[in-house]
Amino acid sequence: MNKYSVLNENPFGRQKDFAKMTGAERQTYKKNDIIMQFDDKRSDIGLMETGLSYLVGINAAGEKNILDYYESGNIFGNAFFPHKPVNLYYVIAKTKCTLYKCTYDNMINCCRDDYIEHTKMMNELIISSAQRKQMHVDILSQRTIRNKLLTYFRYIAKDSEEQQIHIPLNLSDLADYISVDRSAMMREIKNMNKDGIIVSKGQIITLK
Amino acid sequence: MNKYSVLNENPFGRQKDFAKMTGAERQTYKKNDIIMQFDDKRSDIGLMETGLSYLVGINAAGEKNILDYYESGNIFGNAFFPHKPVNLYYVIAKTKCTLYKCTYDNMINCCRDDYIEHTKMMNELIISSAQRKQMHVDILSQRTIRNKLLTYFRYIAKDSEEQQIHIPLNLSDLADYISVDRSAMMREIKNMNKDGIIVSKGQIITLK
DNA sequence: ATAGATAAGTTGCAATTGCAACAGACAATT
DNA sequence: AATTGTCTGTTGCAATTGCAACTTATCTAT
Repeated sequence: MNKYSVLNENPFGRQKDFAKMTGAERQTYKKNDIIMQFDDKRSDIGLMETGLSYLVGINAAGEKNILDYYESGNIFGNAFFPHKPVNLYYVIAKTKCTLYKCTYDNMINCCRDDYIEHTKMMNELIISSAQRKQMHVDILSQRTIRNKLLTYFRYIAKDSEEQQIHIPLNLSDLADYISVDRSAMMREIKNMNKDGIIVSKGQIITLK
Repeated sequence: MNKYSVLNENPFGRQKDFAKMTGAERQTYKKNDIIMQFDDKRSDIGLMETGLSYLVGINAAGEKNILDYYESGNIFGNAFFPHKPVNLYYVIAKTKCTLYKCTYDNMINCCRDDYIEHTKMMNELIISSAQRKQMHVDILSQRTIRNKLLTYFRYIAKDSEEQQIHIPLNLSDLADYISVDRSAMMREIKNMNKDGIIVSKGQIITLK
């Protein structure tokens, strides 16, 4: 077991510790609010407390993609973007959201006294972001819709429990996240049910 | 400009500083050597000095994908992987490589005296990894081969210089990296030349 | 220098996937 | 309770993409 993996963790008080260490401000957004835009020069960091938000990218043709999604404990920000991104990006509230926001500088340069705890926590947070992207790349690099879905499901499934999973995204948005056409994905889910690989009803899926 | 972006940077002495701070060991690998395997419990960190290496993932069907590639200054390691990866992964030397290796613990917990420099450097390194994955996700989430290629090219192109770029991967491996069939990619490159969007010869591409 | 291996480039054909356009279910709001 | 909007689920058809099978070019090592 990789002890640095925080993908499925949400340690109690993590957001509160974050706020105390960085001076982050607690904010509330309602559904469809823009939480953060990445076309400006500022480099804020957001840490989700409750709700669900999307990182959306828009390419030159105006096509939107869900590039990442954030739930309680997930971190996001311009700092995790390459210099000179080629598309437009923003984080939007899918549901009502509460989160903590601070500047990247505050996150990195603070808390001289308890710097060990601070450093460990910051690294955990930053690495969790990299881990999420690695998972996403792993999904997207699968060549068929079926393998994209299976890879995603296996990541979501926790090993110790039964193989029934609840997908945090609705099926329309899941199709977007794995970057395939929604109707084609629905067709493939139907085929997977027919082939006995999964049993699914909406966002509830049981792996066989 | 995002001052935390290190995608295209390779600060002089970065690897040497890394080694000094972490006690990392310098290693040499020849072409096709396995540099690191992610199926074990250890959590080593690698920092490339020279050469080119690939992060390769193999799914249950035995299909291989190039999930990432590492050149001078790039960092990689198990720590950037989600817990319980669903496929097999290894880092393999595409060319002769030199790199520095240390444990993740050594990278994170060392150098109390100059911890500010250390913290800044470690964060820069970790974030560069997240940035690379963000770029990759951005590429993979494009729905057509043409848009995958254009997104990749625009990331590679440096803004201040002319729009001629040299791709570090050969075309076979590029197809793998953007997760499309090689012959289909070649066909699309031909079409893009025909349409006047690019002028290309092998790995040398000029954006129009 | 030559052979062997690796990579670039091409094309026909098949298959998956995307697109469009539906109907029906469900949720939210007045 | 009715209306509006969002989401699920389905299918025919078209188009992109993948696969297979080549040839030619380039690199590598003996």
